[in-house]
Amino acid sequence: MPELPEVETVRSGLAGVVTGRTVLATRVLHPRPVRRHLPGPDDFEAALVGRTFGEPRRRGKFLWLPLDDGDAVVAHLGMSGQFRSDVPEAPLQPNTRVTWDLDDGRQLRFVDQRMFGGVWLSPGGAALPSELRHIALDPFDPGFDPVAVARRIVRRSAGIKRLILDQTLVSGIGNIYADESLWRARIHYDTPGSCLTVRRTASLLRHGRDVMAASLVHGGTSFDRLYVDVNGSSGYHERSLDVYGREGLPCRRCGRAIVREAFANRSSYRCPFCQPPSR
DNA sequence: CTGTGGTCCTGTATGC
DNA sequence: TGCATACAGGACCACA
Repeated sequence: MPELPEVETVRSGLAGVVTGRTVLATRVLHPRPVRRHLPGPDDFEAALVGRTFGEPRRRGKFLWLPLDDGDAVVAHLGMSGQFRSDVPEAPLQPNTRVTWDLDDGRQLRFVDQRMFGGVWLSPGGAALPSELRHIALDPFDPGFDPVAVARRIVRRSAGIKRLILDQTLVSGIGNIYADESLWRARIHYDTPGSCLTVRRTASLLRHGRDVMAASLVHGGTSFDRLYVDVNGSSGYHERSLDVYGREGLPCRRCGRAIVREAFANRSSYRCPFCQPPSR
């Protein structure tokens, strides 16, 4: 579930935990979350000892923790990843996959039930890990240009939802905020990009930025800064979402029942009146 | 290059 | 009650 607002909440929480801290020891408890560390789990455990973290950074849904020698630890939360800070003596949370003992006596833990997420070392990745070069700027990036992205989108024939979920066009948007953005912009998810104007598409992207910014405010106030609820559809989302997960409930604009439809092995929610099929 | 659909994971919910 | 199946979905990859 974690999309840009949740990942940014984790990033800012991590900043207070790891910045300036030196690693004393790393433990890999399950090999899968370090699968993208090609030298293997043993190498990952040994590689970080004695190295110091800088301030965590983010692009889209990817995080990276710069190291003082120019390398970086890259992290992705996948569906269910969490970072937790605790004392080493505290019992491990279920599904704890990797731990780092830090030089202030705290222990950083990567917890991930479904293991779609992971962590790995990126040589020379402090400024921007090479593995993230194909990831586009996200709508919070000062360099993000909605019109430029819109121009690329309207040249494509795929459905608009698939396009805004394409992290090489715009990053940070996942299934929930895609539906929320499309609802705000009154666009059907399967409208071909080529059937949209640059103006309308740029507006959609600005809606995406706005809805994620509004969610980020909730994430920063009602949650522990290091805690992201695994049950993404519960908690504050129920109050703040307009369309996602609201099958059968009245559209907040027109009152018609929200419908849920299968889309690329997942669900899409839309208002049948505000977001009719194109053509 | 572009579009499409499959795959990886496990806990929870639902159905027979 | 118990077992099987569906579902959640971000990133990546194979294939046409």
